[in-house]
Amino acid sequence: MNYELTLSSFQDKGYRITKVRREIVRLFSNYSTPLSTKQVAKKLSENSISVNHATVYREVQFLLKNSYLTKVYIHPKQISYEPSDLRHHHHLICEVCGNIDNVTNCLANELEEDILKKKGFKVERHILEFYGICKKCKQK
Amino acid sequence: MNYELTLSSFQDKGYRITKVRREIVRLFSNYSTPLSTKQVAKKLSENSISVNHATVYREVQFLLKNSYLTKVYIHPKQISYEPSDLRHHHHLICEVCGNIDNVTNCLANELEEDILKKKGFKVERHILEFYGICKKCKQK
DNA sequence: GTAAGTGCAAAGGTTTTGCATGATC
DNA sequence: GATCATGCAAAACCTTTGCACTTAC
Repeated sequence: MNYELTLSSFQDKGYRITKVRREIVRLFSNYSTPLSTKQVAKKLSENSISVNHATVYREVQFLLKNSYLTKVYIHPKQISYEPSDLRHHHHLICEVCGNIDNVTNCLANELEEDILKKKGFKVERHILEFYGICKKCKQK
Repeated sequence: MNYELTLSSFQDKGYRITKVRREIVRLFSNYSTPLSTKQVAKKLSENSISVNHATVYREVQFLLKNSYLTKVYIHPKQISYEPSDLRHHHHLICEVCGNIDNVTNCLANELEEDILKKKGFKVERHILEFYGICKKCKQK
């Protein structure tokens, strides 16, 4: 029920707790994999909550602005989102079954220091995603 | 004129050398930064070569299928392409001026071995892109 | 009652496709 | 002349916005 805290913090800022907002925050708080707006709408409808696509879009924008969500670029032409407070991590995307797993190791930091020294480019964020075949699919 | 070799290889496979194909291959062979189909069309029109957008799209699909181009995900909602035969590298994308530079160091390999051992996930490719502020913009 | 939130419909933008025409070999 | 390639138009798909209605506070 931790997501209720999130909702309260929005309320403190003058925003409202609506059914749609609660359900979307709850959905992401039970994070298992990044979701697109389309997937969010689908998941909600599976729980008999019908939400307009534009509403999901606006809610996600709201959650981005309030730093609750972060954008993830996994699929071309489709933006996904996941909770911001997750530990820095990257994704293992299986190109056979589409399943997404996480990796928490990241070696990019040392590379970023190197880039600053050599090129004077200050890295502020990076995208690192791995595509391949997961264990299950490999065994088939 | 090395791109003529590429064109010949297509010809050997039964495809044709047309003005559009030649110009697009030439454009990418003078690679400096990844290009979207829209950018390709624009660059060509600047050289007084008017090409329909659908044609550029189909040509890029053709070049992808023939392994001459590779997809690059740099901007959300817009796919870019670059020659496949470039040495493995990643991009430094300046979020102020939009300029794109390359980095050839990549530490992902050891991470990938680790992932295989620990998770049984076989990584086949990865995306690694850095976003930040370039030297020039930082000095302003 | 006021302002935030929602649904509906439609606009915007990029990617794709169908079909008839044109060009290469 | 056979078939690959192109242009045009339009479909498809996701993202985004305008507007009127609804709901939370």
